[in-house]
Amino acid sequence: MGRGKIEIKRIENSTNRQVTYSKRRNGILKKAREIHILCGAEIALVIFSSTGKMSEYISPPGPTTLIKILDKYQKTSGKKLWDAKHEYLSSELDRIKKENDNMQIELRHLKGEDINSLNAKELIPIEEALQNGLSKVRDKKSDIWRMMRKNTGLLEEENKRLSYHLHSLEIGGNDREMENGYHQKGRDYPAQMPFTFRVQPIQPNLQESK
Amino acid sequence: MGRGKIEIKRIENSTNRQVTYSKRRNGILKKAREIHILCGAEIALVIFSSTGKMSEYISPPGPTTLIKILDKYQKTSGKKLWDAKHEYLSSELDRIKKENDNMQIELRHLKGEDINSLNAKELIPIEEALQNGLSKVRDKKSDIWRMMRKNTGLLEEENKRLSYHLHSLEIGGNDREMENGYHQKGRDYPAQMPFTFRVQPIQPNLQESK
DNA sequence: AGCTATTTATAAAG
DNA sequence: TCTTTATAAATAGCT
Repeated sequence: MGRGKIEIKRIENSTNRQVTYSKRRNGILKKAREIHILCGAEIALVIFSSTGKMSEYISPPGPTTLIKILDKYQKTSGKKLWDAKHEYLSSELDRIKKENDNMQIELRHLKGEDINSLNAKELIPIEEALQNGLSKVRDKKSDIWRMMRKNTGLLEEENKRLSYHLHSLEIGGNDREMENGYHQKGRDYPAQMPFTFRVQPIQPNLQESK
Repeated sequence: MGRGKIEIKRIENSTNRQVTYSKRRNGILKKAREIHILCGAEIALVIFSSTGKMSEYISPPGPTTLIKILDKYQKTSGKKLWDAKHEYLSSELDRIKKENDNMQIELRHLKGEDINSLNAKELIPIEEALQNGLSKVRDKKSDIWRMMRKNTGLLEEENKRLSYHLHSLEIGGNDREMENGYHQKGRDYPAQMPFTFRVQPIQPNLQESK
């Protein structure tokens, strides 16, 4: 593609070689850009001229693209580029990714997704797990309700006692005692303790019930 | 350079894109080889098609060329490849671990484990998910059963039809048929048909039959 | 995968 | 190096 056809062999004339290098380098970079855009290919291209000048084209754009491409290169070609430390990290990454995938699948299955490819035998443990999970969650929920009801009951009882006590104070109380507040003649109910000291039964986290 | 001019933008037709990729990849690899030979350039070119297939051109030939080129790349560009690689891996590892943990928790919850720390409000979506998953799995199971029953039915019908047919052959049969080997005097069972001819109604998608 | 009409790339020259 | 231009190469659209 030029005024004359050329043989593909080293260009001996150095000036000529330089010129050709420059033109062809531009050509290749352009082609690289085009194949990336046209076909969505990932591409890493690094060229050094014989004088040591570097050119590069790496796509898709991004600071880690070259690394990703080299990673894939390694996996695909089986050639090692990085040292042992990095190998450890990448094997760890692979392992965890696999674990991740498995969990993803299990999770989907439990949610009833992607189950068309499963046969009856495979569905059974899933159904059992769901059944089991459901009953546990429901048990827990009813525990919580039971506890709440219990709490409500205690509070109501408490309220009743308090108002009874208040009522009796109103009837037979005197000023001094009211000022001191804590100890009185007459009948003594546990309810006469200030509220703060008496009540703990509300479970903030509802952690237990049995 | 083709029957028509094309705009440099993603080729939407996937077949077309593949074809173009293949042609242009060859073009680029050729150009890479040529610039290396003509101008003595060092070149590292790695391409992945959008389908993940790798092609490479690395020159000068040698097992360590790519590494040397990448070393030079680091020096020339000032971009740290090895360290960056390390950082990239670590952050990736962290990210995936986190994802892993979240899935782990979700899975446990669905299985009714570690639910003591949850309150009623948090239990509701879990119960719903379980309920939902369970009904999907059960639907699928009953689909399978329905299909299996249908199959069984078809097979039985088929058997009946075949034995009826065989029976009528027996009554009006002649020796030529006997010589062929499939039919004998005496009682004739459907099972005497070659297996291949008797059974087809099995659904290929139905992976198993229990 | 091959076949061509065209578009592109580029060798040589200025 | 940049531009020009004649020609070689690459390749888009078909089959």
